Amino acid sequence: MDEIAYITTPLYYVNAEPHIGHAYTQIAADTLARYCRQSGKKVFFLTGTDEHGQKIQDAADARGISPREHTDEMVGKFKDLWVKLDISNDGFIRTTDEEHKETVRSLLNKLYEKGEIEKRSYTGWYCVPDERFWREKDLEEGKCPECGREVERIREDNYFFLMSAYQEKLIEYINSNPGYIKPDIRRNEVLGFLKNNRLDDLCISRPKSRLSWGIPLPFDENYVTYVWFDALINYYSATGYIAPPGVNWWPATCHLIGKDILTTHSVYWSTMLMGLGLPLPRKIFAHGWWTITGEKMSKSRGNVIAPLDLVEQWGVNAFRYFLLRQVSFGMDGNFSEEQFISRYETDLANDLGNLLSRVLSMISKYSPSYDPSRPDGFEKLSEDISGDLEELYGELRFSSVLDRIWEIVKSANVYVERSAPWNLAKSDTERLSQVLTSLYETLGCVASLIYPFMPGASAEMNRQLGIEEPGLGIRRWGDAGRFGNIKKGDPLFPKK
RNA sequence: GGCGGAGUAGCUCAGCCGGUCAGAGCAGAGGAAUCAUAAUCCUCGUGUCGGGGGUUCGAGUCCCUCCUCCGCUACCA
Repeated sequence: MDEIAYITTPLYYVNAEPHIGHAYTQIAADTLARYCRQSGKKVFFLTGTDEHGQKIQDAADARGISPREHTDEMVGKFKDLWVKLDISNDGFIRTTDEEHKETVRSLLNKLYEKGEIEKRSYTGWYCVPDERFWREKDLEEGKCPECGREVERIREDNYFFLMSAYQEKLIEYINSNPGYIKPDIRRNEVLGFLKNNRLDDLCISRPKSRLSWGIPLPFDENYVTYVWFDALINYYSATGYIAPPGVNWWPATCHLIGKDILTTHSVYWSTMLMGLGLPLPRKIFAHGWWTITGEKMSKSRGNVIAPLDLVEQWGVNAFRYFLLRQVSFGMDGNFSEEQFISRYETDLANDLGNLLSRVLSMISKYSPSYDPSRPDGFEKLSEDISGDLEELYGELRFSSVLDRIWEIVKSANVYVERSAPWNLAKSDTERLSQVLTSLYETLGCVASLIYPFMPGASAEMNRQLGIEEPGLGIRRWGDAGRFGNIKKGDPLFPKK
């Protein structure tokens, strides 16, 4: 087991409001980070914002404010949302950070000096009003596909990262590291792409005259870096000034990304690191997208899910639970209110919430003794899964983890029926104590098991169980329990 | 076009290297219990595991082919 875990999310581009896709990546990364902390690793969990580029400059211009003012405002929105989603990131990087910019410039210099970057002239179809190049095949009847106006054939000098040189090396790397790109379907996509196409060199600059909102190239101040180059480097630069010192955080343990930016990470970023002579991250995991009631989420359809609406209605715990339980992580998922409600009522309110409620109520009603000295064999259920969890979390199989946890919850409900404490209360107080202690201990354990997914619900369970110092780790039988502190509260997941 | 996925009970889906794999949850029907958020527990599925062919003692599970749906095909965050 690695002693450290460096987990990243993509840097979100701050030209639009955060939506469910952003929230999804965050929650998955957060759950992984919390589990890693729980299992005793040193964790650095990083997220942040990508703030350079044409669209930001345009957005700021349109509002008549500076890019900096614009991004400051947007960054606030993202940070607020992360707080509301219980995201426990250890750092927040902005590509406009001075330290980041310095790292980018120094790495660019290094590549330039190594001969990995070359100036070339690029000829292409340029749409003057939109200020951007189009590829020949993207043109629609010879005109700009975005605005339909005439494009011009113009020549522009730019700097290129000589990515093509790494094609074979990258194929070989991916082949010999089966865990590098996950899930396998994404790995296949990348390999298929690399094997069937010739990798080109990567244009990494824009003339300042055309785009000023960027990091100037250290070897040619007339240019700024093109966004991806700048943004990707965040993963590395953060280890130098945001991460806790005294630990070698690079290479990252896991880059969590959406499938839309798979190529950028698996091809551009990997080859950039090869060019720099830096180790590649251990894993790049690309998750799927959410559709809404079967349709792709889009503004024009008016079906964009605003995370905060759901959080306000159902609570952040249920929201986090649903996203990670509903689909196997990596695949696309469908979001429908019906399914959300079904998960909420069945899994959360009926199975888990009611279990807590009935057990605490029986303990206060029947006044058994707390007696962990005679486990009922039931404790094994919770102990047996810890090995599985390590493996399942390692593969980011969040829904399977929850399945395993709910096996315990469900069997606890069965155990209640089988042992019928309401009868034992009249006939066999020793057995009653044994049964209710088992259930109590199981709940304590479940509280710790759900912590990575639902930190708030976990804390509330512990509060009601009267476990005052639950500790970070996964709870063991008889760790800190006793009935005296129990404070039965409102339903954990109230039905609506 | 090329490459790669998916097609399993009404719904959502698990099924790794071929032999209790024909499953789970939800929905539906009946019953038990009463501690609990009318929450729980038990019982009930005649599904050609998309069609066809093949390999094998034996195939959702491997090979071929066909049908349907989907993804990727970069240098636009």
